[in-house]
Order: sequence, then structure tokens, then C-alpha cells
Amino acid sequence: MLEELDARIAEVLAADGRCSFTDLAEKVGLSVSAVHQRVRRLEKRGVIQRYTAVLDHEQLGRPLTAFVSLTPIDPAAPDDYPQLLAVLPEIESCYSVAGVESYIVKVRVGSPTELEALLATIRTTAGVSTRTTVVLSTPYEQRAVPCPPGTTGS
Amino acid sequence: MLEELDARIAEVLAADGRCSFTDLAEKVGLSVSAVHQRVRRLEKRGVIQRYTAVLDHEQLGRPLTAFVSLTPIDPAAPDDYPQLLAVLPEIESCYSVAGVESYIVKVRVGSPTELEALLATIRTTAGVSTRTTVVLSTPYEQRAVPCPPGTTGS
DNA sequence: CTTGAAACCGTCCGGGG
DNA sequence: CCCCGGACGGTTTCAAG
Repeated sequence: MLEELDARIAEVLAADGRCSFTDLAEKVGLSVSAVHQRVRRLEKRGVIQRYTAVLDHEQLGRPLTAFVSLTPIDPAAPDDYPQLLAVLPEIESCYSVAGVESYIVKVRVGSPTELEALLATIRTTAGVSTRTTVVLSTPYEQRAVPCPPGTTGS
Repeated sequence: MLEELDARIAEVLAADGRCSFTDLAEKVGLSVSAVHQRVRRLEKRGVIQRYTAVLDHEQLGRPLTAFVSLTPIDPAAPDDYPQLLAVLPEIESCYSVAGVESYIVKVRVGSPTELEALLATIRTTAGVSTRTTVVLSTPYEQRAVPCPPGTTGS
């Protein structure tokens, strides 16, 4: 069970990953040392997994985003698809899902041509059929989800 | 056109959002002040949009992730769906997509019951029908995408 | 891009509730 | 157990060349 205070700390760091301990301390109403300990503990427990910069991929040579749903062709094949696909840098996220398809991966590429090539690579390396949904625009993404009060898990 | 050096900086900060300027400087082979200027410029240009802590949502009271595809019921309705849905904190990302459906939103909730309630809210507030794909596990997510050499956009 | 200097911050103590 | 305050060394930040 996480304390309300830890949830607050996680929330602040989700909103500003580079927030100093000094700022963080006064935002949550603790001393610098106290938040320092708590943040380290949250990192150790894996509640805070890592820190990252959110980038504008359009300006970084990958303006085209798509969701690709994967269906294994051989029903008896081993399901190490995530590992097989992890070598492809264009694949940003990989989800195992319930539904018609088995996996959904999110990809970022530079052009339709690159997408075509990537899909071919995915099909051959993983032995799957694909269904692709192209993203036209991203109104918002990776918003910091406020922690539900009193609902924090174990 | 971004320089190779800026792309490297963005890449390092995507991998470690709290990386100090000192570390960053030696990783990209510049002085501390030089990287400092470049980072500030990247932030100003929006290449670096924000910094965030990646959290374990399972430990934070939202163990259930799902993708919800939205189809407007009234074809003549205004498409301010993203704004309508932005008030719901469970919605983490919102994508306008090409395909059978118009939008895909990614949601995080605490339980199937909460998901059911959220779907009802989405349908009524936005006037859409929904199709939901439940995430069973997340092998990886939000990986730092290496910048393609020499392909960096304008 | 570099230097340099001042303000700020991360980190590690000891001590107290 | 958790919290505070102090102190040191490293870091951020800015102006000027």
C-alpha cells in the first residue's frame, strides 16, 4: 500500500521529471531529506521506473505514427514476439492484448515507404499477419494521470 | 534541420530524463555550457516537450490498461472529441486515426467495473460508440527511439 | 563555443520525534 | 520508522569574450 504522500510525489515527478528535490519538497510539504529518501525508495520499488524526455517525433525524422495489430500465422508458434520485435528501433511500445489480435505495437517511422518496409520486416521476423491503423494527429499523449485518492494499490 | 548533435542530446535525455548537464556534456563531447544552450534551445523549439517520470501504474491503483476505439454516432457532429474527453483523467493518450474508427484513446483504470463506468461516460459525453481492447501485459512501452542518422527532420 | 564565477542543488551525515 | 537540519562538493545558470 502506497501512502498518499508517495502518490503525490510520483504525480509531481510525472508532471515534471526534472523537478528538483527542493521544489518537490515544498510541493508535498516535506523536508528535502525526507523527499529524497522517499524518491529513492519509489525508484527501488519500481513505482518510478525511469525518467525520460518527451520528444516531438515530427521534428526528429519520424513524423508517421501507427498502431499495428499482430495475428500469429502459426497458432502453435512460441509467443516470444515481444523479444523478436524488440530489435526494431521503430517499435516504441508492445502490448499483449485480449481480442481478435494477439499484440498491438506502436511504431514511429519517417514515411509511408518506411512503414511498408517495417511491416514486411515485422511479418517475416515474427511470422504474423498485420493490421495497421495510421495516426493522423495526436491531440495529447502520455498525460500525467492523477492518482485516485485512497485507491493506491499494494 | 536538426544537427546530429541535437539528435544525440535528445536521445540521451529520452533515455535518462534526469541526466545532469555534466554527464550529458561528456556523452556528446561538448562543454557543459554548450549543451546547456542546446538543451534550452531544443526545449524552446518544442523538440523536447517535457520531462516525465515513467511510473508503474499497476502499483499506483490503475492496473488495467485498454485501448478504446471511438466511432461518432452523429456523422455531422463537431469533432472536438479530444477536448471533450480531456477532462477524464483516466484517458492518457488520444489519437486521431485513419481507418474504420475515428479516434483511439488509451485509458488506465483500477478495475473492470471502473472500465465499464468509464466507457459509459465516454459514450455519453462524446456521443460515440466504442470498441475496447484490453491490455493483458506490456512487454515494453515508451522505449527511447534512437534517432535515424542523417534523417533528422526540419 | 568557451571561460569563469555565483547561486543553487544533490547527497550524506548526525540527531530527534 | 520517519523526519529534520546542516554542511560539503558538484551542478546549473548567466554574462562576457
